[in-house]
Amino acid sequence: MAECEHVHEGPAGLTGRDLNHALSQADDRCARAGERMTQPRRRALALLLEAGRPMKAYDLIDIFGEDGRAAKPPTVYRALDFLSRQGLAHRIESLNAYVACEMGERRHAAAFLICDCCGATEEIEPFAPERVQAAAADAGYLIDRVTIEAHGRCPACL
Amino acid sequence: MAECEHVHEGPAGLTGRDLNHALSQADDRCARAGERMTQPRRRALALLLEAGRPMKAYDLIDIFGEDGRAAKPPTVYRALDFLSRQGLAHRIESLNAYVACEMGERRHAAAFLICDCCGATEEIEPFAPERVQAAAADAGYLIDRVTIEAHGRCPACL
DNA sequence: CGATGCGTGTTATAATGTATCGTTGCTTCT
DNA sequence: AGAAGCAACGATACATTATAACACGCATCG
Ligand SMILES: [Zn+2]
Ligand SMILES: [Zn+2]
Ligand SMILES: [Zn+2]
Ligand SMILES: [Zn+2]
Repeated sequence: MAECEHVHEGPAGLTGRDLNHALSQADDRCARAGERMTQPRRRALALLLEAGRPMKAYDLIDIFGEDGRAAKPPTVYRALDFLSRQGLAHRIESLNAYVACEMGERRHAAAFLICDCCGATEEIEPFAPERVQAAAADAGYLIDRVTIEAHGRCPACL
Repeated sequence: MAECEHVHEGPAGLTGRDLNHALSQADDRCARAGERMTQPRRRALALLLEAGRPMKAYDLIDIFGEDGRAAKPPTVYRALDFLSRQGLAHRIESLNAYVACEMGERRHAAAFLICDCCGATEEIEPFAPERVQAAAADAGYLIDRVTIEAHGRCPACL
């Protein structure tokens, strides 16, 4: 997002039927987990799914209202925290951004490939989780959450 | 740093002779790299080495002046950026904090074990770098920087 | 000597994230 | 139905984290 000025139209996010389907699945998943998919939570997830790429909290805040009005920060931060807890979205620490989970069912650890040129990201399976545990065990640590974020260039940015 | 309220005296950082030695090594390393170890850069590194644990930028800002006066934010952020570029310190994204590099010579990729109870961190060798490259290659990405931060409990915090 | 590059100091401001409090709307119990 | 308990919400204010912009000093190089 800094170095080259290629502009690639990203793969874009979900729209129409696909979007509604994904939201319905999220509804189901919350219901099964005994959690409440409220209006602001659903709206935040919809925005992330539509975007199809990492979004900053304040980008969401600016476009949150269906009527074009901005939301108050706590509204969006609370929704994003909820979505992260449920595994419906992930926070990308190195970008201060959030992205809808692309890996379907179940809460899970995630890892990301991130293009520093165009901002595209790809969620991948965390590699070598057993090696993490081994390294932690060597040092006597008990690990419950691992952040893995690999920065570079996507295929389109060479 | 949130859940349990144990207070463990951390392993603490460097002092006296050890501190001066580490700073001299950093001086040498910059000289060899053709970079300038200026006063604010050296001061920032000294504070990180003394602390021996991750420090927030504004914690450094508050104690930056030898005379007890605070520094201006850009002074410290620039110094931290420099130290990160040289591999003399690392930024920990999930904490918004910085820590002196514990792995001696050469710029290198890093990984961290982080105790969410007491704030202790341990720099470890990044695990499975070949698997990162493989995963990236599968997706067509070319990676140049990987963030790995494992959160949990240190031995002292159970 | 300019001219260029790099680092600094300073001011101001931008971007990101939380604390708190009163209200609302369920669910559960009586 | 009514009351109590709880989770989420909306709003205000505030805290924390980070950068932009510009003037200056001081080296290096033609
Ligand atoms: Zn996911
Ligand atoms: Zn790209
Ligand atoms: Zn290191
Ligand atoms: Zn600990």
